[in-house]
Amino acid sequence: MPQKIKPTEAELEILQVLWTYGPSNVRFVNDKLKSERNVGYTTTLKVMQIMTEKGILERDVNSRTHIYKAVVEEKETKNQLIDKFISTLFGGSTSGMVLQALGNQKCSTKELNEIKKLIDNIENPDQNGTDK
Amino acid sequence: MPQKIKPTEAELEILQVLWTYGPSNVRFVNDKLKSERNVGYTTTLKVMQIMTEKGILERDVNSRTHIYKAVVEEKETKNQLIDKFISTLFGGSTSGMVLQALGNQKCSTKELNEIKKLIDNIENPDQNGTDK
DNA sequence: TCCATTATACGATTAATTTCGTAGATAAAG
DNA sequence: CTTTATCTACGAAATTAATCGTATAATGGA
Repeated sequence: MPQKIKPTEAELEILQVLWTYGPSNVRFVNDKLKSERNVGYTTTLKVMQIMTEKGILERDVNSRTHIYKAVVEEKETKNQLIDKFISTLFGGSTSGMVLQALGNQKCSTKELNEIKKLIDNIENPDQNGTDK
Repeated sequence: MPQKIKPTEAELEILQVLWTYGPSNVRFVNDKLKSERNVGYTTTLKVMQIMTEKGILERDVNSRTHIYKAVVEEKETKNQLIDKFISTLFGGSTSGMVLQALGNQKCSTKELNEIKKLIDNIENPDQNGTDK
């Protein structure tokens, strides 16, 4: 675990954009955010500047329009957030959380099968069930 | 969905205690919190008072020592928090989140089997594996 | 009864987050 | 060359969270 990451709500939104679309400038990120909710340009700018100070983002300053990219890894960050979520709400029991999430029934049969397949792979790692 | 609940960190900790042990006074809750981290009595009191104002808790004022209880349901609240979590971090894909959580492999075989069983029950609801 | 203990009430402080206005620099358009 | 648009920088207000000190009231022993 390189770092301990605790992005705020606004920061997470920005990370999502950068993870999805790759390195971007403020205008682009702000446009994406605005498709979800109303937020001013300088607001997004400010948050991204703060994230850069914190080391969550890096930016390329060579052109007038700075290009920002996420320093933190998507998968790792989400894992960290999941872990925290599970430990706060489910006493650290992953299965407890999964049971409750699935009990909410928003998964298609196809998704459920994916999950079952993954479980089988975890249980029999040797059986080269690496996909398919 | 009766309410839109968005407890803070501190509030969530208190809810956990009340969900686990039932209606309690401030002293009891504070003692439980203190087993996890350092927090002053009046801090806990204050938060619980605020939660009462917000309608998250109710209190019985008849005795000098007020008894607080959670108004919000544990299961419902956690479902709401999971939903938000999934929509924020996984674009609303429950299976996406579950796959990542399980990929983190902290589940015992027994837990994994529980999950599989649940999935089977969801897929074949008629086959009376259902009692809760 | 009187004192130590234990409650609640309430205000104030600190810190973090979110928000945006304004200024000044640079580029682009005409 | 102006004018207009678009950037970044900077500061500061508004909000929310979390923390705790102090005041005051009730309780229960010695």
